[in-house]
Amino acid sequence: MSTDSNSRAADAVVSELETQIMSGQLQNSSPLPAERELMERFSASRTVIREAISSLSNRGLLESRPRFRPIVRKPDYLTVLNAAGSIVRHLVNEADGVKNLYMSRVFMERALVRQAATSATKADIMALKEALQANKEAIDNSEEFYRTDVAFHGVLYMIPRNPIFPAVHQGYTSWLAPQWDQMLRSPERNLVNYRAHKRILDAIIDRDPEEAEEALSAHLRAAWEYVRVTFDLEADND
Amino acid sequence: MSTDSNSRAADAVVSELETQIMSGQLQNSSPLPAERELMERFSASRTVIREAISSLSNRGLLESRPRFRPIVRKPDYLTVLNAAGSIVRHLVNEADGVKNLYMSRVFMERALVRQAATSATKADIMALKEALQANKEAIDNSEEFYRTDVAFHGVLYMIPRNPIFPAVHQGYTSWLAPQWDQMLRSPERNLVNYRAHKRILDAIIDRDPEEAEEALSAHLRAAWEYVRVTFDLEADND
DNA sequence: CGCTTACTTTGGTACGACCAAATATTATTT
DNA sequence: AAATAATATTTGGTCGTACCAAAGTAAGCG
Repeated sequence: MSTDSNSRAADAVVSELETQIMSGQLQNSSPLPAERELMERFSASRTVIREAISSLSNRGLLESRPRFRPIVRKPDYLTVLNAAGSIVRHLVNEADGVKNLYMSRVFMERALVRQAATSATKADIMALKEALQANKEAIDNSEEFYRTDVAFHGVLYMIPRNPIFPAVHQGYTSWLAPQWDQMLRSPERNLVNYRAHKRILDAIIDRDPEEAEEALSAHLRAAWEYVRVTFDLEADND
Repeated sequence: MSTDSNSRAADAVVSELETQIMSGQLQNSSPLPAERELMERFSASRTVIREAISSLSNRGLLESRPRFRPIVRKPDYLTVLNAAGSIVRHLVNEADGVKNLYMSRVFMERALVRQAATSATKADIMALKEALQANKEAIDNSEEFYRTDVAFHGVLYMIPRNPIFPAVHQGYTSWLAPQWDQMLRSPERNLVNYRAHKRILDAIIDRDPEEAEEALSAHLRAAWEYVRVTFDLEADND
């Protein structure tokens, strides 16, 4: 590879591999060719190849465990959120980090339930009902309740049928999980949350956006209050 | 650095540097120490140091131009979106990529104007008025109009006072820019858009969320129709 | 004091070597 | 013949050295 002053040799390799991954020429889930072979193919030194691999890996186009062949990963919206995750995890530890993230989630979900109330299909509502039912049945099992709780909210993100949304949900879930995990859980809490979910669903079924938004709002606000107390944060004045 | 089977030596360097950046020990905007010095400090080979730098750079904690010392960048929400950008740019080129991204923006902004209508402060409304005014004055200058257009929408993202939102706006702007740039612009179009903006602001001033959302919705839907025709996409059936 | 010039530092790339873990191959056992 | 163990080979991770060209710095000059 030539020494081109203001670009690295690795860049060329990166963009070539990038293209091949996106075009499917390098099949998703299949291992990348050996470094020493890529050397020949690109007539570049191992240094350069390895740098390229590192770059692709950091951006989520390759999934590499030490000592294993990197696996080709054709990126989707989840990959994006994933790549962002490493930084977000830092940011939530900064002042107001959790709060900002959580409040953006509230904002998002308020819009989601409103949307659901006006345009959920029968199938959507069925999915919500099922999620709620599973939620109900897990009231005595906090571990399981958490899962079904997440799943219930997850259905809301699926209603607009935009693949970006479920990815965002996944983002919220994994980024806020560290906080959530430290929260004490109990069947009593679960019951409260279940009822909140039910109220939301009822409003959606009634095609009442205002009530749905209010229900969601109250639900998440209460949950936040819970977080706030647990972590002894200053009161929020929004 | 020891050879630890299932972790790379670079990882240790990365997380150490990461900590130092987040803690401010490595000052933001200042250059990273020379690679050869880091070698000593971490008693690692240059290979490892460079790999660490590459990793941090890819994730936005360092900003490195070839042949220059990497600059320390304490990440913020913009950094996150930026890191995600490289992948998003690929995704928008996939089937429905632009549409999904754009529709999520519409969704977002519908919620934003609604929020604005119910809780914008006097200062917020003032800011919107100023943005609208600038918008108006730029009707004959498509270049400038575009800027003020973005700025007007940008004010909406600032109203919730959550630093995540402006970052998202920045994301939408830069990711959708490639499409936007190819759009033909004209004073006539600009006038239409200005009026749409005015209608939105009026609704916000009137504290009418429904009307605000509808106005925004109509505005962006019309813009989408414009994009659709330009790029000859199939009609959307949402 | 500003500007050109020579010197030093530093990032980018290439090679070659070695290790240990992963993988493929062959031999051995049941 | 299938399962298993021993062996050979490949491959990723790390190190060290070397060289170049551009960036940064100091010296010298007008």
